[in-house]
Amino acid sequence: MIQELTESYGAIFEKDLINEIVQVGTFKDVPEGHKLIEIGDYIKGMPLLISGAIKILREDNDGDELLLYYLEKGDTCSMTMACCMGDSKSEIRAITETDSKLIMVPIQKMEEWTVKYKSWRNFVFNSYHERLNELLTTLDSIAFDKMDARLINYLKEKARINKGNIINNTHQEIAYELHSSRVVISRLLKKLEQMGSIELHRNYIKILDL
Amino acid sequence: MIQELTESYGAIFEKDLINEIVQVGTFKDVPEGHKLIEIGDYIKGMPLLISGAIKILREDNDGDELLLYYLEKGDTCSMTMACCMGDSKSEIRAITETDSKLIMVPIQKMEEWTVKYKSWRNFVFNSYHERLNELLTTLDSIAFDKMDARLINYLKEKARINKGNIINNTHQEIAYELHSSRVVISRLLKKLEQMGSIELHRNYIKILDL
DNA sequence: GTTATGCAGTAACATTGGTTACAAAGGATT
DNA sequence: AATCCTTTGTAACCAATGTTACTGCATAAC
Repeated sequence: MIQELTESYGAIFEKDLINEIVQVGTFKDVPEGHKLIEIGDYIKGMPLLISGAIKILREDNDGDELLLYYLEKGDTCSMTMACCMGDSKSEIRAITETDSKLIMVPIQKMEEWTVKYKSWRNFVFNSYHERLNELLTTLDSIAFDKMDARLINYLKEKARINKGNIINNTHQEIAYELHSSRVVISRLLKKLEQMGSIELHRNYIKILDL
Repeated sequence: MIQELTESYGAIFEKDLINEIVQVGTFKDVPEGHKLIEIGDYIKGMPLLISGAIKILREDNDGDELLLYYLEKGDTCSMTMACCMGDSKSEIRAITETDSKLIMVPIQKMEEWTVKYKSWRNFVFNSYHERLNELLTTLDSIAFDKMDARLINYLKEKARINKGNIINNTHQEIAYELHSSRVVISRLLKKLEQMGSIELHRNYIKILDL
């Protein structure tokens, strides 16, 4: 565990802190598509992501979903921190987008380390900062962009996260994450194909030039 | 200054912390409609709101606005904190919605107090937590609600913030904050009036029963 | 009083996105 | 091959929202 930690967090955490994390943290290897957090869950630990990616989703009262953003190596879930400190329920759902490795840290340590380690303070505040900005970007996209622009962003981001130019999703799945309908997504994808930006196949999409 | 601070923050801050704030903070009395923060500003201080209300706005590349949420007594601006720590530019605009009293605290103190005072740590984390949740609520509204529901929410919130049942805005102003168009807002307001929920007048709206 | 300006009401129309319905194609199963 | 299920393509239609254009009205400015 210590080498994974050092590799991902060695540059930002002091050696003493790394050692403490190794002491109390538990390493987890999570396959793709696994649900880490459900809406309404009480949260007992804070995840430090070593590798892979986690998608964070929001759901409304009717069960309609919306993708908020992805977490990657070196990230943690600010929402989780917020929940831990406030002792409240999770407002979001977290699902592994790819196979992921992460370390769970018990929340009791959070405040202790905030006092003890400057690097931890920086890390926590930076996380909040980044997550706030990601949320703002998502909000911009929903408030100001039309569906075609949102779809292009979605495809780009998905390709980046999955480190390749193939997106293994059905049109229906994409529609869920953008909170739209399958027919609308098919329509727009077809238009992108006709423009030469992508190639459509059954169960996957190949990105050519977005 | 000390009595205003004690009144608004006495319940959550230790006496020592209150004293420190009095030492280094500067009291400001800001009239309605004053711009406190512009997008792109570097931020030198952190505001603690004593009374009044501040609206936080987002803007896209075309200059289109969107109201994110309001800050009230006892609140602070998490975005500001995030910017201070990260030494980055403001992503948002802040304008007083009503006459407001606030105390500006130099950012250098932020980290110092985070180590020194448990109550300050709690305050900072709570602020982040609340602001994240407000952002999520705003996002829900944009993603999942139709314009009529958003308008009703807007009117309710505005009436609450202004502590009354009169809303002193033109249809055009409302349209800006909801990122819609004047004609659409007029149309929906007229419908609400016909339902007996509100009364329309030139330059103001009276809330009857929403 | 007359004029100018800004605000609100309304109609007609365009566009976007969502819905329903059905056909066609690809895979898997038998 | 025959059947079944899932995915995708497409047409026709509808509802919500945005746009343009014009009107009347209230108030401020002259």
